[in-house]
Amino acid sequence: MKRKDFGCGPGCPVEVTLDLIDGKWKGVILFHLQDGTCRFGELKRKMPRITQRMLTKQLRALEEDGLVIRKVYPEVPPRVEYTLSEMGERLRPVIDVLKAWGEDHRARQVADAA
Amino acid sequence: MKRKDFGCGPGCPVEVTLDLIDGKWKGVILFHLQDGTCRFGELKRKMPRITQRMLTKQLRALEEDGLVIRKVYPEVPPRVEYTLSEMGERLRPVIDVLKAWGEDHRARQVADAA
DNA sequence: CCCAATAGTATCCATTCGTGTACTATATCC
DNA sequence: GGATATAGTACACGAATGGATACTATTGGG
Repeated sequence: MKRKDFGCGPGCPVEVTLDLIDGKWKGVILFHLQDGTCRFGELKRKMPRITQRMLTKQLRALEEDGLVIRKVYPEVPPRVEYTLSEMGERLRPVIDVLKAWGEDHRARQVADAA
Repeated sequence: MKRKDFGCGPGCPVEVTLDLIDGKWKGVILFHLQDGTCRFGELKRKMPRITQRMLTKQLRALEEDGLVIRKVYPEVPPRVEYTLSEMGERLRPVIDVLKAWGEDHRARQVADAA
């Protein structure tokens, strides 16, 4: 929740949504959580290039914004699970269309380079 | 075009798309350009809270990324028009779903506050 | 002359973002 | 003891972002 006021003009809702999912790795994290609950280490393995630091940071931010639920089990070694909240679940069509567009875009770039 | 490499895992296309539209005001700008070609001043009036500086900056970035076409007319006073490129046009479903989600989200927040 | 219209540019600055590096805590096993 | 598993935290730093402020350039009108 970074950017505050847009004067709530007609395009405002676009930025409201972007404001929640904007941030490196957030989109990918949400994408992976769509497949179901994940533990920290699972997520990390799904995204080989992400640092522990960034994964923690973005997960906490997503939790803070209400998109993700973080469940801590009183276990050792630590066991923490991350799940899409109801609000996060409602982002499914958003993530899907972003993914589709990105794939299409990439395919076109490859075709243009040839 | 800020964030570079995601190792191109399965969620990568989501971030590719976000990378192009991320940035304060970009979403709103793209939304307004969906209605058709706009001049600088027109856009500025549609978004009362944006500074000239930010409008210029984001328009230039969108142009740089190929989402927007900037057409300069050899006139005085200056006349510059901004139009969605073909690539930008293909973002329509993305902007639409972001808007829909943001509106839904806002409505829920209002309901929750009551 | 000044003001208006248009679409900027130049410079600067505070804040945020993404990341690197090192360290933490617990229990268990060799 | 050291190593492993898990999921972090603490501190620091450079780059990027968003914005403020002032100025620019042209033509035309009062």
